[in-house]
Amino acid sequence: MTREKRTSDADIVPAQPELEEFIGYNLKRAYVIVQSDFRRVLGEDGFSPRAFSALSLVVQYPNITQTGLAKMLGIERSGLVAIVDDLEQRGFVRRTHVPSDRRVQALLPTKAGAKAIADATDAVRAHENTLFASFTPEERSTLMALLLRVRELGE
Amino acid sequence: MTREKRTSDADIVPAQPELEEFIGYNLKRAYVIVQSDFRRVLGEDGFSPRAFSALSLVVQYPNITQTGLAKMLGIERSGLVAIVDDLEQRGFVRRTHVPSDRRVQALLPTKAGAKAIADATDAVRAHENTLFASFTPEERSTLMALLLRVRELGE
DNA sequence: GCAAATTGTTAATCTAGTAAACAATAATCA
DNA sequence: TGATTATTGTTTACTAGATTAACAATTTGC
Repeated sequence: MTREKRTSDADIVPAQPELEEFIGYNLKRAYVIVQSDFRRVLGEDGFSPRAFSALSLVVQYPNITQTGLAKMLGIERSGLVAIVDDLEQRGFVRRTHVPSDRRVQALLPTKAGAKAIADATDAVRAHENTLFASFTPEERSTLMALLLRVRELGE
Repeated sequence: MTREKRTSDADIVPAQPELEEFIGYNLKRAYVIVQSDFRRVLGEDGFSPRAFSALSLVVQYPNITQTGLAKMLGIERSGLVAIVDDLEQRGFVRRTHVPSDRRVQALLPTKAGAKAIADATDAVRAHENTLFASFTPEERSTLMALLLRVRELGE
């Protein structure tokens, strides 16, 4: 962050930049950067991060229920409805009734959905490889490991 | 994530859980956990993360302009107006005209604002110390350093 | 002095998410 | 069995956080 113009003599670098020392603040700023690059690369009627995550899990766990998917994504199941609606309208997933329990809607990827997520996954991998080009493999895996540790704090 | 009930035989652990391998996804999940703990601790008419960040910077950089603050926070200056409105209504900051440029509104913390952010900063520090109690000091500083590296990718 | 840029602001809009209620269905258990 | 309780997907209403485009007032750069 460069200092372009000093508006007054009170504009002085503080002894301890407290805000910058908080993990939460830096997590948010880091997340915004990665997410905006994701959108830039996948943008233009591509997948939003949450649609990508949802479809990815449906392909990985065919016949997952909406409640199960919501739990995996860490969101409310009411919030998942719109996501699945969108994926279904785009022909990427199908809601199917399961005979053993007529309440649930099991989710199945279509051929088109499997293809779309495979392509998008390649694109996301490329986006992360490019974005994190200045990171060594060790730095990346250290970051991943620490983020997983943070995620465990929420269980 | 425990597996409670298997709804069908197709519900099998996949060979490669692709979604989990993306930094962006794990960043987001980690951010949600830290942020929700922040709100839990600061909650009840306390500071939202963004109000906390804004006031913290106003105290650190008195006489900062709204445009300058928006840049530091990485948001649009139109979005900052509501944040500053709220802080001003709560008596934590004052907008002051600067004679040398009658367009700008320099921001100054009030006594109450300085006190409120000092108390809140203590609370946030306690929240992070408690939440990250299972992290060693080295792990915390490694995480911070890597998050700063990620932030640099956005410049 | 005039054109271009900057500042704070409003208004409209968007995304992502929550909470509460509901009907249909399933599970529990006396 | 039958009554109660719980679960599933869904709708509705709402909130937070953010963006873009426009605008008047003002300053800056020729």
